[in-house]
Amino acid sequence: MSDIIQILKDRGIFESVTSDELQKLAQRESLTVYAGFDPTSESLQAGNFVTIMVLAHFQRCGHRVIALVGGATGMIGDPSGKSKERNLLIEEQVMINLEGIKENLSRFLDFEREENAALLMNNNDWMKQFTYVDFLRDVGKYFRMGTMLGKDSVKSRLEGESGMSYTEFSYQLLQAYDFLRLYDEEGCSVQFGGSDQWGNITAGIDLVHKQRGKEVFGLTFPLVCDSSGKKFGKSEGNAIYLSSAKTSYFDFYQFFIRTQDEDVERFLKIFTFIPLDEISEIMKESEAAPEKRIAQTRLADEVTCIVHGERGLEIAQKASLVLYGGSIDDIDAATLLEIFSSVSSCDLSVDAVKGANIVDLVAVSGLCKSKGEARRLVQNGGLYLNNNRVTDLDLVVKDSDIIDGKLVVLRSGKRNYFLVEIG
RNA sequence: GGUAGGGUACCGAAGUGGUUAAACGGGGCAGACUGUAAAUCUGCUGGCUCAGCCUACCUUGGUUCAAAUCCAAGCCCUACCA
Repeated sequence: MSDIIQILKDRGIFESVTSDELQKLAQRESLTVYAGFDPTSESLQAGNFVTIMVLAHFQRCGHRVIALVGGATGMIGDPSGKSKERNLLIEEQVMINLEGIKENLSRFLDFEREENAALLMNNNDWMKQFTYVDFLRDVGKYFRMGTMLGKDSVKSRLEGESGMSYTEFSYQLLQAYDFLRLYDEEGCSVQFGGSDQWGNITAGIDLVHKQRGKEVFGLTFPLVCDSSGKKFGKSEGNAIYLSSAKTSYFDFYQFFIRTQDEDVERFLKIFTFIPLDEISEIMKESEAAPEKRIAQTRLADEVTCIVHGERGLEIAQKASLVLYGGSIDDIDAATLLEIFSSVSSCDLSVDAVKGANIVDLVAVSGLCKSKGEARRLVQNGGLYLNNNRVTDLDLVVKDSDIIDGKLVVLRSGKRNYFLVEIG
């Protein structure tokens, strides 16, 4: 079998293992491995990307992978890497989120195949059966206070301002129990996650060892940051989601297009399956003419295609062309609607648009929160009506500004488009 | 339960009776530059019927011509001690 650990190392998605034995073992036999996802939203985010890719690599190497959705733990909130207590999720929402997450994962993992099909599980299925007393007796008993308090995730929070609730403190027990459960039921012997998961993973390993006397393994990968040190997966403060309902094809594609030079090689290795020698060729070509951003384009193409398919990619590319090409004067409403299909928009009546003051329209449409904000935007020269800069606060929307009687394209700044549909 | 320190705009944080819509920093939004980069520079950052008005400094009352600032009660947070 291919050396999965070596692959991960070569691609820069390896940080540490609990035992070097794992590398040899993984070449000898097919293992069952798992990683957890928080069902905080109905769609996974770019921040989950690395975990997904590692799962996919494992499956491609012939291992059996389990994606564990934290239906129960998500209701508690993992304190790792967080400075503040998290909001709790309600069960119904978790169930809805679960469906979306499976859809996302199916782009990367094969849940159908005969051999080593991927599995999606929800830890709430076993957690909900526990009574508090049972849990304390069967699981809590095996945990030592010293160890628990020593975990980074706990220590840093106790030292910080906000403290930590008992609920969050208990989180590591729940995750540890997941591992034990998957070990018992599925023969799962490897758990991996981001480096901030180290404490939770080792807690599980300890629990399996204490209760079953068997050695299981943990593996972590580095948390991916961009070159400015920010956590990967946010664009202007908004998370990039994998589902097109939450992040449009265009925005998704653009997120990768805007990757910085220093990051792009690393990202190609982490977020695509392109062979390493091909990546170095791409990089050579790209560095010869950085302004063409060949590597960025390839990255965006690959990732968008995996997540959204050929069609999604095509729409994103088409939109990019139009939006960065310039004028939209010659394009009819139907084409525009397709290109902007996922840009935020609003529906207004003809009367509300025709003859309306531009400032009022911008505020009513929702592009700006208030008229004051709209006014400021115009004063700063940042508002565009059908791609023409608006300079006059008293500008009135004319009949001719409405494309095919159906559409007005507003834009704030360079790339922030907003559609007013007339209905 | 005891003691101490707090709650100010998106966040952090000044301000402790009077031009205070509230210094400063961060963030955010725009503009210039540019490779849809980074850095830098500039403007804006409560609402409105916008040279004016309205609503605001945890809540509720009170003192005062005047309160984010003083008083009282309440709610919440943090730390230390029990």
